[in-house]
Amino acid sequence: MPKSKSLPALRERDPDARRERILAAAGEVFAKAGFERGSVREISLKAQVNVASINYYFGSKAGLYREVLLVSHQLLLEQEPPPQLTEEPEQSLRAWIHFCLRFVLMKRSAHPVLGRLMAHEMHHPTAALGELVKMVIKPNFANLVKIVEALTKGSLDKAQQEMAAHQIIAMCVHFDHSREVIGRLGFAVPEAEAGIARLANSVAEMALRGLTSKKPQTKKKSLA
Amino acid sequence: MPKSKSLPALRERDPDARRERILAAAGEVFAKAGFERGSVREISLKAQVNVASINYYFGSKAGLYREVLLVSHQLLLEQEPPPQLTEEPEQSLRAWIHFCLRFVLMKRSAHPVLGRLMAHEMHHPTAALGELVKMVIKPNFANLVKIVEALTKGSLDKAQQEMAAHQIIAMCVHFDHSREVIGRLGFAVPEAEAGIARLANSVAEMALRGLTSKKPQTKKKSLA
DNA sequence: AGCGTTTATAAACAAGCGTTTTAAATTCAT
DNA sequence: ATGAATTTAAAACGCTTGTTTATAAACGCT
Repeated sequence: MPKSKSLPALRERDPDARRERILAAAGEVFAKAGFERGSVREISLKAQVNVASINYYFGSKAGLYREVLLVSHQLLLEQEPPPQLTEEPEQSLRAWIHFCLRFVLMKRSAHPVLGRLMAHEMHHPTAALGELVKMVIKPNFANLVKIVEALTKGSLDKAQQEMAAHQIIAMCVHFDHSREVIGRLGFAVPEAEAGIARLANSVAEMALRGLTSKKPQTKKKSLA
Repeated sequence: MPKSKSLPALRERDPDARRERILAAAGEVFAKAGFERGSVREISLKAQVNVASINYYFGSKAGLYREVLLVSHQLLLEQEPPPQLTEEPEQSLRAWIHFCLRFVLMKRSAHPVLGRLMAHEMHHPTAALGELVKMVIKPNFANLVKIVEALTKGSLDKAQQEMAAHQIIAMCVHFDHSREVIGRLGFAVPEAEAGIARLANSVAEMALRGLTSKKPQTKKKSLA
């Protein structure tokens, strides 16, 4: 299928460019509002494209969403490979937390809103969640669990390690998920490198101390 | 305004009962779907009431939502007063975390779904968020900060204390907010007392160690 | 040129939403 | 009992949603 980009048609009629425009616009809209709240009409308006084009190119709104969600994650994970467990578990954990916070908080130039896509998906799952979990979430979670395992070898069993991993993830995603409330409580959620690094440091401190310091004492809990 | 409950009308016509039925149904629907996604028609169906009754009694969908959100929180906070800082800061923190997790996770008989209401409000704020923050969130956050302050006096400044408080809240609300994904990663989010207490213990352990153990060393971070 | 396919658009469709209207019941006060 | 006020209910309104249909324009090809 030969392209005729060389001679510019009077009326714009480059399918690839239109497809890209739709994807970009959908990325913004879905990131802002999630799948259900994001409307195809707003997307078509932003992409300067007729509404019907969306169904023409992507079959349905759900098809477009799936494409946006998955390819954008693939792209980012290729550009910024997630940190693995190295010989220095402490540094690995710091790197993992920093990576996660960057992923979730940072306003990227390439894809300014990727974290929000996943946030919506986590809070309001769609049919695409399964693929996202398998492709992105599960592997990264497994990496984190390996790091935690290396840091707590012996002192925590598998279930406790996973629970701790969830707690660490909690401290990362919370600042995105509850951004509005956190802001109203007087805390400015960082969006740039410096602030994110500072937050990552604080989270890593708590995680490292919480994981590695000796168990204070296994005293009986006195329920109030 | 005299009530005529003594003689039961052939057709049910007790305004108070209807109002209560609407409130209960709205609680379920809004907790499940949030404000926007919850429809007045579903509520009217569940309450066995005409759609117009909702506007008759509450003015609008937003008015009904505000009523549901605020009075249900008031009721719960009267029944279960939130923990304050006592002479034993460690126990106070444990109690606070346990309270927060119960609030967020537990399926109550009185109001089975209260935590979900706030979760939706945090993730997708409505006009009622302001009141909720002022009434419920801000005071409880202030309590937590006081506890953290007592535990870290001297070693952390005010801003660091607040950041730590947010991290502790994160570990509590995450298990509700990201319930679906956490489930798919193989972790069963507890809904009953025993499991919640166990989770609260784990969170408290990490928080306490993270807050109170000495700073390991303020080494320069080596960014990957 | 002309034919067939691909692509683009406008318009219509069916369904759902919150709300309002209209009108019929029921209750209350006189 | 009769008239006014309150409460219920059905229907319609106006709007937005995702999708489909019908039509027209632009292209590749012979």
